[in-house]
Amino acid sequence: MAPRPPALTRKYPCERCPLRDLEIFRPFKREELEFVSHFKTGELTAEAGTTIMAEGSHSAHLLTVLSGWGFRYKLLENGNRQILNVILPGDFIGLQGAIMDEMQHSVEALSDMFLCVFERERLWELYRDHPGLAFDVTWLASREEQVLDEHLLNLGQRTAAARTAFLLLFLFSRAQDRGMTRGASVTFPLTQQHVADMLGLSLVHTNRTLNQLARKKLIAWQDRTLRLLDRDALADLANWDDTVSVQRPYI
Amino acid sequence: MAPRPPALTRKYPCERCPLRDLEIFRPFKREELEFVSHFKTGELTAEAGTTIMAEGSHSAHLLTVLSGWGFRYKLLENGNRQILNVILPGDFIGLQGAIMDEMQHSVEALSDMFLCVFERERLWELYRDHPGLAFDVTWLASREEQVLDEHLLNLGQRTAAARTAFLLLFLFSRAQDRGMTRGASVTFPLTQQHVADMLGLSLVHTNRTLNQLARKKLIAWQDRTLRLLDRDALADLANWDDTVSVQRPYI
DNA sequence: CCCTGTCGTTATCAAATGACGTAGCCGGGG
DNA sequence: CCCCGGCTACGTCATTTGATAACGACAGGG
Repeated sequence: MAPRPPALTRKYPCERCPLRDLEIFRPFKREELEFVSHFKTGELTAEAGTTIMAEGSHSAHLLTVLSGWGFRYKLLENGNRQILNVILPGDFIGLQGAIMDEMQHSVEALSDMFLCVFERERLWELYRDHPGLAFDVTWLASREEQVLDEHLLNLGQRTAAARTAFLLLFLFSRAQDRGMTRGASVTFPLTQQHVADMLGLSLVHTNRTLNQLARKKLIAWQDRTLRLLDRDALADLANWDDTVSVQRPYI
Repeated sequence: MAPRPPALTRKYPCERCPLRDLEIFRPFKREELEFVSHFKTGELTAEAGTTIMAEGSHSAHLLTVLSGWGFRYKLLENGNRQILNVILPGDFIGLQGAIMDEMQHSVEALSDMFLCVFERERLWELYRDHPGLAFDVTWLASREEQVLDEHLLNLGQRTAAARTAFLLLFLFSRAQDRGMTRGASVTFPLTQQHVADMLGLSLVHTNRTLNQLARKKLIAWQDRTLRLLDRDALADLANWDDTVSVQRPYI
């Protein structure tokens, strides 16, 4: 399992970045596009299951996801794994490593992924010459912080069923923003173990809880496909605010 | 309970900022100091128990804590409260509100606090003219993200006792970095309810767990004073890395 | 084709945690 | 001075959640 297969291509010039077509992402100004285009050093393909970044490493790169699913996680000495967040197209990976020197979490691909590679060293140029983009980087960090706040609320204060409903709604909405859903369905590369590790529940209890949601006809999840059968009931169970997603930047 | 008492003074010029004397904070360059001095619009006193920022508000200010304890939290409809993090001197408050327009959490003072006030509008000038400071802001956001990651790991994967030990070590270390401890003791303004709301445990169970730690002579907590009697045993219980704290920026 | 590993599922039992009720201490305000 | 509210403490019982084991379906590799 090579951590970085030699699939460094240059298929997508930034001007034709596949993310640009999605409404959820804000468009670049011309000079920003020029800089980002120069900031980008290549592309990277990662197979499902690959470790993209490892906790403790000094990663030399910053990455933006162009397609595919991944997740950030931390391990405990006893082998317990906490999945911190799921990573989707438009997400920026490795900022912590670039700013604080050392990654404090690992990143793994859930599906095959296609990523954009930036040189960590050049981040400083970005701050110096493009305050608008620097602001965007901070926006992304701040947004991640907000999401983590919500997950902390979820783990700390909700029951297993509400927690699960919240997570599924959260992931579905994010996928929907990126045009990865079809109606109430989405191709869902997580296993029940991933959900368990994200919610701080045991695998068995996660299974019980998911079945409970399925029996109540709130969801259906088979063959890597998740369907939200009754989004209103789920939202109600999870105290979910179905606010419209605002446009977000990406690098 | 006035949310913002009219205690807007100007006692501490940035050149004599009380935080500057602490080793944990990195010193400013001269031109940075000049800008920050100009960026700062005043000072603010908040009594213990005061709400400093409210979820949903469009706060007009950014704050840096000069002294005192506070906490960030979110409420659920059923009244459950999740405390997201404790706020100590040097912490920067309101960045989310400044960048994303609306605060997604509230902030409350645990003890009397003394804060430095910045104009939200001027944040843009900071990004435009002082990339070094912009980088520092991102550093702070990134660090908060890292802390939230650790708390998520804590809530999701550790037992009540380990969770509690971890939290106490975390808070003690942060207080220690800021010179607020004396030996193994610290004046600790949280109640057991706060600890419970931070750990996602019931008050009763938090009490049980704390007593268990006290009976094992790992901690002593009376009269608003917390003492870590056996830091090694606590660290062991909590899988705590006692890494040396690195210097951090502040604004 | 079988072997093997992953994934989802279920049953049983044990342990962790929550809910509720109660009590004592203490400090502040009338 | 007393009352009251916040905080800590503790007992009992209910509920949630975890641990373990076992099984079937399925996919991939030899």
